[in-house]
Amino acid sequence: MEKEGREEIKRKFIEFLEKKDFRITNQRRVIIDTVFSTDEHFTAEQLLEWARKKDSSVSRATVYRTLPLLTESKLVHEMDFGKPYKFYDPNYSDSPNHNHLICEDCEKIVEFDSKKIEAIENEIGDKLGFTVKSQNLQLTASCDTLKRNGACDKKSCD
Amino acid sequence: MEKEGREEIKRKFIEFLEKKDFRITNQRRVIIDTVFSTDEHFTAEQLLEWARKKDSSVSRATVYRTLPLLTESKLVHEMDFGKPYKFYDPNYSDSPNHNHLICEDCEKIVEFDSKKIEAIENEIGDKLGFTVKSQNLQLTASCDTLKRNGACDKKSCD
DNA sequence: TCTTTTTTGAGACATGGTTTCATTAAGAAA
DNA sequence: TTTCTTAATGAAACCATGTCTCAAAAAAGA
Repeated sequence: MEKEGREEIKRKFIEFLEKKDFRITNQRRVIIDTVFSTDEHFTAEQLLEWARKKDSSVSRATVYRTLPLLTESKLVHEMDFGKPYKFYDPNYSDSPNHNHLICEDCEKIVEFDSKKIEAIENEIGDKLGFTVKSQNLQLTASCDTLKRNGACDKKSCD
Repeated sequence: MEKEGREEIKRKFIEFLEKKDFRITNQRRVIIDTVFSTDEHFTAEQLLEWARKKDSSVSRATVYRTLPLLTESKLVHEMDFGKPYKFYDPNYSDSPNHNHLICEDCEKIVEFDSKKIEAIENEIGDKLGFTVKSQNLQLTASCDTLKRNGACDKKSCD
């Protein structure tokens, strides 16, 4: 998939703010510029530090207030790896895959999607009396060299 | 699978401590008794509260020091649901089901099995060129519907 | 411009967890 | 049983991430 231009993504977020009648402030602009000028995953504290280099007036509170807007807009993805802080992925809009397969032999990590599994998850949730909001699936696997010749690179497996 | 007796599990943990030349103290005994006298998933703070009811001298530090021993011994499983605190499962040794649904409203945790999902996971593994060895699926959900019917109080969905 | 309302920064506060250190108590040895 | 050594302990300070409050600043509209 073609990578979306950064200006395009920023524009989308501005639109998101406008749609919600939120104001386009200088601080928010600095934070957006910072978020979408990196390809790396980052933490809230890192973002604060980077944003402050551009504009020292940006406060911790504003960063922590803006991050939920970014995740709500689906342009940034929040990730939890069991550490006491979260990671954010600014490239989320091109990869909506939440599922990971980790090979215990070669440590390769493959992301994948499965509409079928999602459907079953919703069924199970309903049966138990809940509405499923999000999911996190990790498979531990072993690579089979014979199979690997025909290994699938597609990110959607259905 | 037959559920292992609680005394048996406690004995295993004592053995684990002995093997590591750790002392069997009163506080550790109280904590073990508490952990293995519940079927529920619990947090560190809950465990502290429960243990203190049995012996008010048990300190937060000792609880937090004992939990890593319990998880290292594989008799208790640590789980991370993206909340700022962790959950612990005292029934880990007899339940091979690693699928959990956690309600973000009442924090109830439900374990479940799904042969269908397992089958799809294996299919996907094959397609990607791997053999799936184990899996870990976590659903975050909401019990809003139950609440609307007055069936679910905060902190307890039952 | 003036007015209204959102957003802001600073810092207090909350929470989950870790570390320090003087004291206590296991467990081994005598 | 008493003594000795050393691990384990409780209390409280501490830390890190994150949230909340509130007066002041700044956007957007009239």
